[in-house]
Amino acid sequence: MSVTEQPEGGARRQSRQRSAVLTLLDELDGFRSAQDLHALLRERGDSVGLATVYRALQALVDDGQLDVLRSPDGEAAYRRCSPSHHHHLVCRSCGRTVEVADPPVERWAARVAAEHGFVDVQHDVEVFGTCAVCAATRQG
Amino acid sequence: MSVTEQPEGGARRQSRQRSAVLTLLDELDGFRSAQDLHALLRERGDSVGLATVYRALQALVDDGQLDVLRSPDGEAAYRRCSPSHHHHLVCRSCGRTVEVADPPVERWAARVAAEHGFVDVQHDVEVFGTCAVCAATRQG
DNA sequence: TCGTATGTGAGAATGATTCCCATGAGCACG
DNA sequence: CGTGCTCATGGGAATCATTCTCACATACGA
Repeated sequence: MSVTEQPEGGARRQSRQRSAVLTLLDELDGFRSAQDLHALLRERGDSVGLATVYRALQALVDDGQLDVLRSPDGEAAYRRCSPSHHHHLVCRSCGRTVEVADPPVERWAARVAAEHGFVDVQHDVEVFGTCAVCAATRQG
Repeated sequence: MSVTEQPEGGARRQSRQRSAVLTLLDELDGFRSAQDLHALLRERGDSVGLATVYRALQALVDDGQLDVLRSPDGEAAYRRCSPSHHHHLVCRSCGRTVEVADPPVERWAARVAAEHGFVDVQHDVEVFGTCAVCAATRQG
């Protein structure tokens, strides 16, 4: 269980590597694994160490600038996201993602939690599927 | 948890190890990692190989007899559960879990997926919070 | 410009999970 | 009740993502 701490006061120092990671994420669409991002950075010439990529990603997540998603096989995937609360619709074939927000789900989560006496509630909702494009491609 | 299909037809062979895993899970309450379960089996004398524990767990998950939950640090945790589709309300303090089922969420997931042209949809929903007992304790 | 705390990188370490493969044991059949 | 064909087992190696280590580089305030 992760208690989200906020080191705050953290005078986060700026660096070429860190902005490279953020820039790359700005240009990409779906969720990408740390390994993927590292490879992409290498390809484009922004050589960055793997450990640094992991560190940068964690820092960005702590700062609330990224969403993390754990794929069924346990790999973590990251994505630049809008700051408001939302969930994801992820294509399991091409990785394309759509942000979806829907008050009813929020209410549902709050309600079931309340019914069982739970407080200080958070929820994780991810919907996986095959997007129209991939479904069509696969057909033929 | 996620909605998965049940391949069925599986002429699953019965074995001491497999029933030991299932029996153990029947006696336990919360979610346990494969490593934990393996250690527990060793302690009680039901010696079972680690690889076998993993295989048994996967088989049981495929058969819909277990729920899998991935903790934030990537470790998978398993739990005996009712066979019908449902989600979990997990106490982030004591780990107590409550199974919750609610058709509206299922419909919501199906609807948003359909709206975006996604097919072959699954969803993961976990609600985390602090249960009444832990909340009361913490007050002190 | 300087000092120093912080970030970086390469590779080693960690830890969960899976693979390999020779051996063991269900189960259908006679 | 034996026989055989498979699938299951186990243990150790292999894999893979992630984290750690530590010497070195560098951002940034004074």
